[in-house]
Parts: sequence; structure tokens; C-alpha cells
Amino acid sequence: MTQRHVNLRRSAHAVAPDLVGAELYVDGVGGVIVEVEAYDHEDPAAHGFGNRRSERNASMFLPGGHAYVYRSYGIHWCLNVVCGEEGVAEAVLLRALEPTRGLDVMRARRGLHQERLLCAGPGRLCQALGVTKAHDGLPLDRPPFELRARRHDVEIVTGPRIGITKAVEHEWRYGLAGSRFLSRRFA
DNA sequence: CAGTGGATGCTCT
DNA sequence: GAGCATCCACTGT
Repeated sequence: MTQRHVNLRRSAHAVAPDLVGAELYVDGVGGVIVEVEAYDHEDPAAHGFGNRRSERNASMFLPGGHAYVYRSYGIHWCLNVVCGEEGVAEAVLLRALEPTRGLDVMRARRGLHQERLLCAGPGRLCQALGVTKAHDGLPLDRPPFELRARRHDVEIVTGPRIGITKAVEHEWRYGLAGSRFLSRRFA
């Protein structure tokens, strides 16, 4: 993968491992993606299961390359990279970053926290990067977003997704091997 | 460390 | 009214 941008018009399962090691910034604040999960329209654990549209998941039906942001547990925001073709609900949930730019801004947004926990988890990541509902549906190839493909090969580990109760058998969680910025270790 | 429970609000049935 | 794609503080080793 030597392109500058990740091709997001592919299935979430193809995109997810390619996002590990890529860089994401929001208004210049962010870092290296170290953990993601794939969700597709045939997946009972996904918001877009059965391609059923709702007010919440509308952005999932945009063509690959947009943001899908939803409220989690009433408190947190979670950011997805929408994948695939328009009209098919699939996306990759961004679960953790290794923070590299704007550490002071992230620390201020997150409060008194160690660097390791700044973006270790989907809710923490959005808080650190300032992602809210206002970003839902925005294209990822324009400001405030910047998404750059990784330039070197990385070692990727997989495992079951976190925090779900349906379709738990699939190993659709992808992480950067050995990273200390994961939300949880891989088995 | 591991395990537990509360906070919190929106979406969908 | 149930059920969350979570986080944090607190407990007990």
C-alpha cells in the first residue's frame, strides 16, 4: 500500500486492517490508528444490520469515506469510518490511537490522564480529538479531517470485538501488534 | 491486577 | 421500557 489515501470504497473487512497504522487528525490533533473493528450490514451487532435505515445510522449509508458518529451509553461519542458503496451500511469503528500531534490539547480535553489513556477506547478517542455529532456525515478527505495511509508494513493482530453481545464469534477487531495504546490487550 | 456497578441519554420496539 | 459498538471509581486480592 503505497497510496497516500486508504481506499475506503471497499468492504469494511478489507478496509479495517488497512486503517491500522494509518494517521488520523481532526483539526491537526490526533495520531496513529492502533485499533479498529469492522461492522457490516449482515452483522447482528452492527447499527446497519439488514441495511435498515434510521435517523441515527443515516451516515452509514453514505459512500465510503465519510464519518459516522453516534452517542454511546448516553455519554460518549464514537467515530466510524464509513466503507463500501453508497446505500450499503458498513463501517469501521476507530477504537484507539497512538497520540502524536496536539498532546496538550488532548490532555486539556481529557483532564488529568496519562498519555497511554488519552485515546485508548472509542469514547476517549473522540473526547481527545474533539469529535462530536457535529462531525457526523462529514467527508474524511477534507478539513477538519485528515486521514493518511500508512507508509510502512505493520504487524496486525486480530481478536473478538469488544462490548457487544451479538455475533461475538467473529474476530473482526484489528490491532497494531505490541502497541501500548490499545484499549485492551489482545489475547 | 480483576471484577463490579453507577452515570447517562438516545434509539428502537 | 429495554438495551446499549463506554468509562471511571471503587472494591478486594
